[in-house]
Amino acid sequence: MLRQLFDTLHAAFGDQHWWPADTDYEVMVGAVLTQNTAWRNVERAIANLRGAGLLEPGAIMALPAGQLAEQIRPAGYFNIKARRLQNLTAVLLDDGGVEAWRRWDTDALRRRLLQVNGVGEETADSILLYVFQRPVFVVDAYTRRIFTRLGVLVGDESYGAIADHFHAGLPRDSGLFNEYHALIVRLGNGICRPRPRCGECPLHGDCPVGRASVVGDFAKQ
DNA sequence: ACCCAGGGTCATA
DNA sequence: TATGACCATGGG
Repeated sequence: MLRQLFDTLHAAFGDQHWWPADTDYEVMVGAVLTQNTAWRNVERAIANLRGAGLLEPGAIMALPAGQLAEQIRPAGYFNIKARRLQNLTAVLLDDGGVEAWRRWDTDALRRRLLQVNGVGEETADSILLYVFQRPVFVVDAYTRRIFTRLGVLVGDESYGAIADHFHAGLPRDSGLFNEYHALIVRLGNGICRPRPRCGECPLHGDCPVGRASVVGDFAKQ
């Protein structure tokens, strides 16, 4: 089932080439900025940072939080996210940078990331998968919503329970997890609203379209 | 004028 | 442990 949906999505949408960023540090910055935020707005914030020469750890730490907040304003929650970026970057530099983290084992690094105020499970796992190529499945709101509407999940499972479901049902392959999460986001970006209006969403539980074909039908469009 | 977005923290019970 | 409030911009 999990593999079959992946194959359908991949055949329809192709490689997503995630994470969309030029450097490892830019992935981390994007992972924080995209928290509950449309990627379009994150792109603007990152463009500001790039223009100001702020896409590297030292520069982020050297800037007062208030000025950093102004640069990332388009991404929303800018005061909180400015602090979160500095919290994460401070720990990164304290541990010796990306190349030092690359040598950490996955569980230790995950715990370390979760110690950072502003880094929760999804943000930590996004960094583990897309910076360090660790085989952890990233669970986001789309994942929960789509698989609940497909009848695979009930909807109230914990983050870890959902992640474990994917870990158990798929080969533990970081390349597969990378592509799968990207495809889920691609699918979710199209259709899967929290409160779809009747008939609007092919994955909605009340949709007259049969469940077995909904994903395939949608993926063809 | 709503609803929504690639979450997370904190106060409260 | 489990809810709810809060954070905030920009597009549909």
